[in-house]
Amino acid sequence: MIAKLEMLIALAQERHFGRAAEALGITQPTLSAGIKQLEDHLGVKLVERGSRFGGLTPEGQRALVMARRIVGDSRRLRDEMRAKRDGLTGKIRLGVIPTALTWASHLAAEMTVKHPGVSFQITSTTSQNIKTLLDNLEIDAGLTYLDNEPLGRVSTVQLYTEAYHLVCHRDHPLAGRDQVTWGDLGAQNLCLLTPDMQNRRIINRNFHEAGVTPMATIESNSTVVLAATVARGGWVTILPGDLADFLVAGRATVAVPIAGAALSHRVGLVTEFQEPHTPVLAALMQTAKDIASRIT
Amino acid sequence: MIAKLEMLIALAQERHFGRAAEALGITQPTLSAGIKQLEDHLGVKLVERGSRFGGLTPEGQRALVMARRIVGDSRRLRDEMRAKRDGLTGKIRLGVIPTALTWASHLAAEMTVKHPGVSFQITSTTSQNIKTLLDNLEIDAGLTYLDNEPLGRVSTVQLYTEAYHLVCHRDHPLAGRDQVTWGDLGAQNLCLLTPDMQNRRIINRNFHEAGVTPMATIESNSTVVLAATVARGGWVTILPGDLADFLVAGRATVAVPIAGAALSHRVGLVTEFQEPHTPVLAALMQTAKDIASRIT
DNA sequence: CGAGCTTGATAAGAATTTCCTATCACAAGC
DNA sequence: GCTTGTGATAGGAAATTCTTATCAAGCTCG
Repeated sequence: MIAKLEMLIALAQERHFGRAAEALGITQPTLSAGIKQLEDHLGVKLVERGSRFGGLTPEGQRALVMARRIVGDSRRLRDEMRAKRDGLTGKIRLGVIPTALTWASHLAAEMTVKHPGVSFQITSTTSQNIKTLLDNLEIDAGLTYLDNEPLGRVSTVQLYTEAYHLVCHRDHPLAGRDQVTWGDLGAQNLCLLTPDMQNRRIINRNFHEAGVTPMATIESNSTVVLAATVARGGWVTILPGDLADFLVAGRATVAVPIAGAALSHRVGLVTEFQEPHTPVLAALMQTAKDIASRIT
Repeated sequence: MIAKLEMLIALAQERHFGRAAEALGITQPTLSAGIKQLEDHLGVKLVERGSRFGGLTPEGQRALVMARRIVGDSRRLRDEMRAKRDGLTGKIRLGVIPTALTWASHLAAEMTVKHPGVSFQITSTTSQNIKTLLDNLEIDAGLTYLDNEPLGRVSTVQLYTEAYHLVCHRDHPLAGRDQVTWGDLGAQNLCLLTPDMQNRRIINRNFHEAGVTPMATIESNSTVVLAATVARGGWVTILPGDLADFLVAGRATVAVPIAGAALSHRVGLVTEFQEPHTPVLAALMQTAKDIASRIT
């Protein structure tokens, strides 16, 4: 029966029978039959269909919530038993916002040193998507913003607070400054993350508070594009301090702190709320706490 | 897979492969195979066996806790869906301590009047057993003592507090008194519940506090035996007020309040803690709250 | 010790369920 | 009106589940 619940979850996620089936590695008729069996078993219609997927019924919505819980618990059961047998092993799937990628690397490295059996799969994605992926059990934990956007029932461990830096070519007029203000950047030719990224929305808000309308002429969802563009010259970008340092190193670029970023943008580890956590996740959260306490 | 988890729960409950299989309505080889499959799936040994059931391994203990949760959730899912379709219907299985049976009747009657689709199965049992039955999902709710003995993770609704009365034949020397003390009862020929009942333990504690050693010459786990014995004359018993009134009515017996029962013995409805409750259980708890607020 | 029980594992075959391929039916778009 | 996209249906192969029958190991008690 758990398999049927997984089908419901996949279908709700993909909103398409064929794609949901593919995601599960089964064929579309199997998924159709599975959903129908689930409906028969529960005695209610879960999915609205009229020659195509028409969304979940109210009962389906509610069933989805409970299905996620049941499937999540049964996966946790398996993971926890495996951990008891093998010690801490297994792959942790981590969803990470682009500006926290260096921290993800840091966290993963420290974790694998401490627990050699653990491996990581780190996916760069948006903060909004992290919530979806957590809900659908497609990642085990996320590294994302803890404020601004609601996260639902989760456990969190704060890691650090983003401190923004201007990153520009070393020949740029602002390159020699000790620090710059948001106002200073209004006139610059900017290269920023796309607006679906929360980082970009935070930057926009900072500009707005400074009464400045920025012009972003190159946008990307990858910080590599930002760094490469800045290194080439003609554009400047804005990145959190440590990521700026990392991307600047060995290039003709410099990072200058930006003064007065009053808005909060705490970043930390996020996992689905549960009591107790699986051993691997508990260890991951402990490692994150260790790192956090070390840097403060 | 959920079926396998149910097997584990039944096996832990019965501590015997054959009986557990019978309880589930399957054969013993099926259960043996099911447990083995579960062990293979989880990759750990769950049950200690050497030609007979040897208890759960530590992993098995832990798996049992999670299995209960998963199975409970999946049952709740089905119940809740059925409730959405049929309104509030279905059988509520209620475990009740003997001295609260009249209240169980009261609660059930009021509930079925309000929700005609709901039916009840009321089992008289001990307060300790109620906890076990709740854990094993064999009852949906209990009516039992809220204090004294730990109940674990449950939701509770207090209904009333037991006020003890002496019940004796109308010719008995104490029959004419306005009230009696625990000390007065030390010399009486008592007929009480068996010591596995928490009610009896509460009564014992009251006697102990009064510095009296009672002599219970007839013991039973049924209040009907107590009432019948008292009606015949020669014995007296001790019962909560409303139950005393009920059993006294129409007989040659009277009930006399006992003064100074300082120990707490709150009685109320108990269900496994969960958020949110199923519609039927939520309605049951609401009905209990209504009754409780009406009598205070 | 050894016969008789109890208890759980194992074997083999029947019954059921699951899952795939192929195809159909319906609606939307062009 | 044809094409495309989408989900349901049919039929049959494969996998699984479940049952009966039997076995092996360990108690119990004379």
